[in-house]
Amino acid sequence: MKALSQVGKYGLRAILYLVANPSEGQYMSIRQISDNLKLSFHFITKIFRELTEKGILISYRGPSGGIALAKPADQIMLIDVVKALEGEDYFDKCLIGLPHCGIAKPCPVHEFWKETKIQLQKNFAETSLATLGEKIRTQEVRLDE
Amino acid sequence: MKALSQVGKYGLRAILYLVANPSEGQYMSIRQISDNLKLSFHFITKIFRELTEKGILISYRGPSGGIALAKPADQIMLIDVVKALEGEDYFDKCLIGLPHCGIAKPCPVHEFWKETKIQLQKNFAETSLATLGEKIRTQEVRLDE
DNA sequence: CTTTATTAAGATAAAATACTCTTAAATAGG
DNA sequence: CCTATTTAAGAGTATTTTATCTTAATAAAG
Repeated sequence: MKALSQVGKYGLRAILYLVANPSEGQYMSIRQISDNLKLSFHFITKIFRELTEKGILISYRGPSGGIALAKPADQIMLIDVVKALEGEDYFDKCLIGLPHCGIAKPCPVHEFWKETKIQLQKNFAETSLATLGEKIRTQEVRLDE
Repeated sequence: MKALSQVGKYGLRAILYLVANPSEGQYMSIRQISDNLKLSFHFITKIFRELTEKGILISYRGPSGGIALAKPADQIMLIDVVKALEGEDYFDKCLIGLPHCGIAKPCPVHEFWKETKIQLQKNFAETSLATLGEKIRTQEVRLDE
């Protein structure tokens, strides 16, 4: 089950690297992130540009420039990042692609899928980047390999 | 959240049309399915060929030929069809694409994703095509629009 | 003012996915 | 045997996604 595009996967990994390695009032360079995670610098740059446009990140050009979170990490929920990367309608899609699938005209797998989406959405909405950053820092979870 | 490719979406819809319109010992033509669901005949034909190779369907060429389920509908679980369409490793993927993500080296969203996958997998494993066909026939759920 | 480090922007290329078309093979029925 | 109907097979095309490359803009520091 592939629930995220490459943009979503790389974008999430990159932003999680950022929150896991906070640098007090400074910007982190995209090069550092892409090198450490072994992801394409240009691809990550493009993804971050979108996240900057959407107000998740702020960026600064020039020496010692880079990107940073637009808000404190405890005020950005995982769901905000996922929706910014994959689209605001991320949790609104019918599994088998029926455009009018919903309570009035449910598709044959509507209930299963709804249950699944609600569960994931809840988890994402309750989890902040700060929480995930802390988990990575304490090595409870990993971001490489 | 797009969990199925077009092949998966169309394939599922097509096979659900088949189980919802059973025709006692006869084959159903692919043309009837593609016309009714307004899907590409050639595309569905290709998808069905794969499902035939994988033992989900049987096919018969010539006049009054078509396709049929290889087993009674109550002996084919939704999960069998989904895995045939999307790959046997459908439920084994890390959300953010880390190749070694697992119990030993969990990624930051491993637990959420695992929970989500298990729930959907359970629902799919417990649901037979017969059950879904019956739901469609009684118009409890819909397959068009 | 010049150099260097950095992101922004967009063009381009490559790869994967989605879809279409053509021809072949099988089989029923006249 | 001939024709019509149907799936099989695979080539071909289109679209989308993924990734790369080039140039511009910004800003720090000497």
